[in-house]
Amino acid sequence: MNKKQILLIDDDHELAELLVDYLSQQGFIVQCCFDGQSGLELAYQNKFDLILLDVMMPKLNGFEVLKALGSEYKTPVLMLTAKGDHDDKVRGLELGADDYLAKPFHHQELLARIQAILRRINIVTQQNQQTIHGENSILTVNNIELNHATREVTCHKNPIILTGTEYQILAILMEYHGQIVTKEILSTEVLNRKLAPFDRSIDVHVSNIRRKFDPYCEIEKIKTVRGAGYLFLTGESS
Amino acid sequence: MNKKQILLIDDDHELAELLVDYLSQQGFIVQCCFDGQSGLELAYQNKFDLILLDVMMPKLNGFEVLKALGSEYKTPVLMLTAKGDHDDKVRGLELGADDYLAKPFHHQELLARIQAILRRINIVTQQNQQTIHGENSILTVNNIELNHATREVTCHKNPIILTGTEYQILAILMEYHGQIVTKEILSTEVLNRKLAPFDRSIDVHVSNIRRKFDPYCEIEKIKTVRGAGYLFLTGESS
DNA sequence: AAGTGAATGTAAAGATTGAGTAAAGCTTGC
DNA sequence: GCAAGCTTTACTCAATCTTTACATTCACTT
Repeated sequence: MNKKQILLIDDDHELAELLVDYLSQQGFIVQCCFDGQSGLELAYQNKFDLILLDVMMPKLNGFEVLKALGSEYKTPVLMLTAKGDHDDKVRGLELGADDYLAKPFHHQELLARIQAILRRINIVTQQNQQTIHGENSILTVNNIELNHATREVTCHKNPIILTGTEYQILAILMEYHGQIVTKEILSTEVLNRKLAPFDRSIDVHVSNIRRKFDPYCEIEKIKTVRGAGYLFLTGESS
Repeated sequence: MNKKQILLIDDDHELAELLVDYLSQQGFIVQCCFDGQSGLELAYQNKFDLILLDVMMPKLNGFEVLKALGSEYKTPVLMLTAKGDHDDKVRGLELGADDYLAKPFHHQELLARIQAILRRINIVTQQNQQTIHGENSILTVNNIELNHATREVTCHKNPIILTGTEYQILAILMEYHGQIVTKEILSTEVLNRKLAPFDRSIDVHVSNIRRKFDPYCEIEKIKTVRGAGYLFLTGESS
């Protein structure tokens, strides 16, 4: 899978630099600009997968950018703002933002939100494709094959028996192969609860998945990214 | 394909207006009303393909509307709510809602959910039409033969006597052979009601079907996929 | 290098849940 | 009323999920 491209629009040069570093390191391609006017121009290029948009900016502020992009604009937008103002949040969402994060935020939180949005969008487009192309129930990545219709799993053609939870976790990791998926997302999506401080369930499930695959593959398919989450390897020499 | 009709029940006029605009633009016919009482009346007209139902409302709130519609009511319902309350979600789903979305939500997300629900029911109804209008009234999968014209069933040529409900369940499983069929679908299609939390009818029917086939086949034809549903095996060496 | 603390791996115990099924209860058509 | 069939109840068991406990690894610090 290709790297996702992010457009960062924020007049705070210092923060921007930090974010570019961090997100690049997390596998994104980041382009940034420092005011709404040029942000808008870049946004119209339609080449980004996600836009991080600061509210307080010279020339055009974040809301104005959002409004200018209009409701037809497809690329998801995550608003950043200095205030934790609830009204601002509602206003942003009504104008078509996909999520909202108040400064100062933790970079992991940002990462989680970005992934949540990309994930959501992915689902939407997949659904559309499914609608158009009919049944597309088989997902294959790196010699592992999932059949959603039967919930069967094979590794190098060998059948593997997974539990429901294991299957769901693997499915998400494979859907986002090449991207880090946080435990928060796995917990919310699969276990239907927020990740609590000492909740080790996800770790245990991942451990069990790995053990079941172990006899059939030489190299690990699921990589741990300490402090960030898990990552299903694409299998190509990156 | 005809435009789908959506009934929106929400007392927030501003939001309602936005949604009507957006959904109309997306090709739906949207009718809206602003309280539970009138919503209920409109819902009884049975002309809608989907109902969007707000929880917090004057006169009758969303839960009360759901309860009033009852588990026999067929039109799918998507609940909207101000709170992201998990308990609310569970409660709504238990009362027969088909999905749940917390405000504020992004319009794309709403669209995705709506399409997901419509697609789900579409698959089912298409399948039924096949059953009814299908040219060849004999369906054979994995040595089990159904004759839709006479409703006779044989297993390895041995006649089996099934009740009406058993026959319908088996017919659906066989039509979908090689695919998991959820209990929700079986319940809606065969028993004409939404699956309630402790409803074991489907399980019992499946158990009875299996018992009747048991003397005539070595291996199970109907596989249980825990937490997901039942699966009629194709019979080929997978 | 060695030490430290936090994050992760994982076996095993404990708790929970889903499903199978016998049997009782209920409905419906005759 | 009765028989056939559907639903509910109740109990069981096994699958599976969570928690616990300890081992290990990793990123830093000293």
